[in-house]
Amino acid sequence: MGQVLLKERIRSTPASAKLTRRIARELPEALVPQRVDLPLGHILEGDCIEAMRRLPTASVDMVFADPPYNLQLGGDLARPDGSHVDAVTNDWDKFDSFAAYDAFTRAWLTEARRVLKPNGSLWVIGSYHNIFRVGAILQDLGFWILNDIVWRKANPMPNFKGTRFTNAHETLIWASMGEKAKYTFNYNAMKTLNDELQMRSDWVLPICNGAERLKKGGTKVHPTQKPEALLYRVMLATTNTGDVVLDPFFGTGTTGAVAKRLGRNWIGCEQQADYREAAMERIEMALPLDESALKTMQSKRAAPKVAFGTLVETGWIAPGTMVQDKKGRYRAVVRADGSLQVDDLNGSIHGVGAKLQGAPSCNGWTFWHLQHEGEVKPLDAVRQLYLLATED
Amino acid sequence: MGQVLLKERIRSTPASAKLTRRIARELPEALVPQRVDLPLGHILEGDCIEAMRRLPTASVDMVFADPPYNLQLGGDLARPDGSHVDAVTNDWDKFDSFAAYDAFTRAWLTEARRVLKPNGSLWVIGSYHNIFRVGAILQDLGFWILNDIVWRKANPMPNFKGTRFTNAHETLIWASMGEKAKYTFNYNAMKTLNDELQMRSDWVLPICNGAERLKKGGTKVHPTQKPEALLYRVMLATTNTGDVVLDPFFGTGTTGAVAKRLGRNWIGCEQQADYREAAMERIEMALPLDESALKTMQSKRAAPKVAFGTLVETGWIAPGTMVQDKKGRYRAVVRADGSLQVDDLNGSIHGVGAKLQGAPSCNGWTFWHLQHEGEVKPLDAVRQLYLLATED
DNA sequence: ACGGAGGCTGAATCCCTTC
DNA sequence: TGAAGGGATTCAGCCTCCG
Repeated sequence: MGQVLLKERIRSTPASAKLTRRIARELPEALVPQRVDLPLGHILEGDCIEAMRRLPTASVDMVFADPPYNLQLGGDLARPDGSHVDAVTNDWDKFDSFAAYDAFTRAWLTEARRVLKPNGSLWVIGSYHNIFRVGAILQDLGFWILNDIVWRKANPMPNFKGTRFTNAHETLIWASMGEKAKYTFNYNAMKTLNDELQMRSDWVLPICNGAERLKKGGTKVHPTQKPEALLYRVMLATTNTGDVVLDPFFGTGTTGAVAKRLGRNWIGCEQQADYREAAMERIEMALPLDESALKTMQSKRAAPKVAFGTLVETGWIAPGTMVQDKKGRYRAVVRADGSLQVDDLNGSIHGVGAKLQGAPSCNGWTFWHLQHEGEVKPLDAVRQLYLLATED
Repeated sequence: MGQVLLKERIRSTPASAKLTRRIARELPEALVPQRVDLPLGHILEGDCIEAMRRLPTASVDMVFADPPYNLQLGGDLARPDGSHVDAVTNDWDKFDSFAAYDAFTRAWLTEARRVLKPNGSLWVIGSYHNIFRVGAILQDLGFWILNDIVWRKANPMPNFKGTRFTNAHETLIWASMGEKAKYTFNYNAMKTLNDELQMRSDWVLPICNGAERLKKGGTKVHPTQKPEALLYRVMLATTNTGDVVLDPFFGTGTTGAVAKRLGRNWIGCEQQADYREAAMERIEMALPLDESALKTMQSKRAAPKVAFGTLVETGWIAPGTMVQDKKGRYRAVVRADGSLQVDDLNGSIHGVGAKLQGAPSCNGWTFWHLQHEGEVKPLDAVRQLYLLATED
């Protein structure tokens, strides 16, 4: 039912229909296994380093790896409403030291490198806890970084205590086997996916929740399940149909599910039996690609919102500038952080506007005005100019 | 002058009087060694590692560093001992150049760490060429990463050959001196700057061009001049007015220009004379903001505290008043000493709230509510009224 | 059936001062 | 120096429930 509703909601565009047709045309070849001695469509049990050792050298086209992040979390964390945050406390994410994590990283990357074809490529995802170590080590091993990609989360968890910036992204590294190595990059597919503009190194995608999130008895099966849209883009961009994709940290099989849907072959490694079971079941259920899924991964929720503060930072409105309402009844000074000050009252353009009028809310963009060359213009006019000047 | 203002802002209470005495006792030591021998507003010539060695230990509040991005751009990289690293293409030499870059990075980060105060913080900006090495090394040196920040460029250079994703971002690392170290974060200023939403780890800002870009004879003075908006956000977020900001790779002085505007002190290091000249000229032109514009939204943690008992003592809330949580599940009576009573349970507004909910902690100010003229208002609303009425 | 209110949750290195 | 305790702190999306 979810499928039907989704389909109905999504409109067919020429671009996505074209892409769907092309993928469908190419699918049949993909089904013919290329190498009889590869465990295609299987999840290898046990430690991924040991498991990869059983695979032949230079046999896979892409490795996608979502290794433990080594989060090093402290005590419990509660939301402002008192509820408990369900943290990643699994043993598989615990390491004694940076040195131990580095040794582990070097070991699995070394095997991944051996197993990759000369023209294959590597993807790794991580956060600031681990990604710098992973990046440095893979460079040391001879991989050549092609891009670092930022997954900007449309709906990240907030910073509940107000102690840092909201950790709103994760980083992926895409690397070839060496400086001179060839690699696959489907430039036009990416351009199509991005409304005929070059695909950039920052991708806005929602986190994995709702129906896509695997659950058992109401609780999530895996604490860090990745969204399929992320893997879609990765595979569509840097593999061809029929390619072999290896995921050494298979988890609940997002890589396998997307590979199946896109006509790629897959191999997984996973230690935990419950993850393996959930993954196999899920992959069996996975449907071939339809247009709705494609549309989902095109999600462009990065509305070009501009905060008033950005205009202050970028010099479009200087701190110290006087602003007023249209009739000049109220006047306020813009401060360095984009707040407004009127006597003892201060706050955002919206909050101060509301308080002065005694209203529950106020649109500061249209309420406050600037005097400019004899004219009185709403702040919104400045925002429009800024957007025009900085549009992609 | 800052001193006087500070004094005026602080109200005299027994607690603050005690604090004032303690500060007065500690001031002489604090003032003497640190400020007078710092070359504030100067650009130190020569190699930044040598230059930093001339600065006293634990003397600056922030280091902002925009180090050379890397190797493959050419032979302008020097080893820590000053010897020159040749541009190379062979595999073994590649390792050699990564090692040289690492040694250079370790050397300047070590000096930066020595010069930073225990509660200071470090910012480094880089791209995928160097940032993974920098990040791993600063972790090894004991810095504690607080956030990685993505500067998402609103108007990046396209990838002309269509061989990779458009490289549309750069990465900044923000780190404290250690896991337990304190640091400055102006949470409310950032939240205000971002239209009342928490500031996220992905910042959308335009690249530096137009009038801001320094040019001489029609060509840009520096190849990688950073936009002032970027430094503006960095400094507003993680320093206070009067702080000392050190930039070991000063270039054409974006850090200095923004520091001057925002009322921060600055020190730069720069090898090239033409950059130094352009920077000094530029900084002289920069206009400092006046004091009213410099004010930013204060955190509530720094606000004057009001004990609940004070509201009872002063008659704002009468002993015997019934309070309740928002939904009326819990009810309690206010006693004459400012404690709450529910059956056998009594204690502070926070403690009773926590115990009733079985929670580890509770903010009584927002948990407990009063019925007043048909409306249900949190105790915090009364506190706000009290503060307004008793303000200087 | 539809809309709004309210609940739940997500790779998180998540307080600070005083005694 | 560790324990105690005051009190500061959240955004988007999807779900269920109810009118």
